[in-house]
Amino acid sequence: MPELPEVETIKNTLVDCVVGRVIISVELNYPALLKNAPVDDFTKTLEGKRIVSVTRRGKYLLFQLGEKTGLILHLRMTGQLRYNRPQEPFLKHTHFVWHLDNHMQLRYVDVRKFGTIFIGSFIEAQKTAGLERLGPEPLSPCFSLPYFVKALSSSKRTIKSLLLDQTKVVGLGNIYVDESLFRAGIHPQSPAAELPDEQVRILHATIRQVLQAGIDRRGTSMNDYVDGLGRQGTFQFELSVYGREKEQCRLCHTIIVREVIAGRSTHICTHCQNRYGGS
DNA sequence: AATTGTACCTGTCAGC
DNA sequence: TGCTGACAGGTACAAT
Repeated sequence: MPELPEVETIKNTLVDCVVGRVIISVELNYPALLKNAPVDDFTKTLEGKRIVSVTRRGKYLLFQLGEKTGLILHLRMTGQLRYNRPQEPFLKHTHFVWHLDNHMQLRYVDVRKFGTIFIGSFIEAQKTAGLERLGPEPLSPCFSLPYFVKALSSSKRTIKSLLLDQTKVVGLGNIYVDESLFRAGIHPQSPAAELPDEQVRILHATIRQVLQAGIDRRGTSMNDYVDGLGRQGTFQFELSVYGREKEQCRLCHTIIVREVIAGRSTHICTHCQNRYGGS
């Protein structure tokens, strides 16, 4: 579910409502969520701590708790964080609850239970969660055109596979990759190294534009995604190819097709998207 | 090194 | 209506 625009939107809602709050008590209903510490640690580590900051790195959410404690959360496919009043009914699949000092609750809901949590010192938790291996933030200056050119030219993979690789650039998932490649006019099966320079330049700019548009629309609510206050995003109404199999391309009216590329369901307008290089 | 398959889970939807 | 199988936005790991 959540890719960069969704996680960014969740983070922004949480910054507004939980930063500065103290965690009074904690309930953990699904201990397997916790990847690097026993249940007791989760409770003992969090209780009494102030939420100093909530930030995002790639698709991860980072909570700084107290002076030096960190909690790193990845929502994977169906994770949701919800800021609730205590009297609001509990959704099925609620796996943890933080009781905050303003009598509100932060609840984690995850139907498929793929979400992961790491806790420890702020620095150590980031290492354990694997954040060191992540590539640059696509909306930061680190994601420069020269960097992107180099990342593509040194790869034998398809462009779709490369864009999904979080060590090359973070934050893109299936939806935003398909949308970016459509808008850049590139067939997802094109070998990354064989894209013409001009196409690489266009794709680089397009990735930023699509992600920024996703953030501006507060994310894509195709299925489960809602922000920290339970609100849907609206980018699903602006999708060109993702989820539009058998519908007409908005530009040329060609029927959008879906095929498996890089092991993922991939949506393509074969008229608007050129296949560069390779077979 | 890169790709493919598998695993982690539950819900939904298409097809029979 | 009910059953079954395919499939779902992510990532890690093993095998090839």
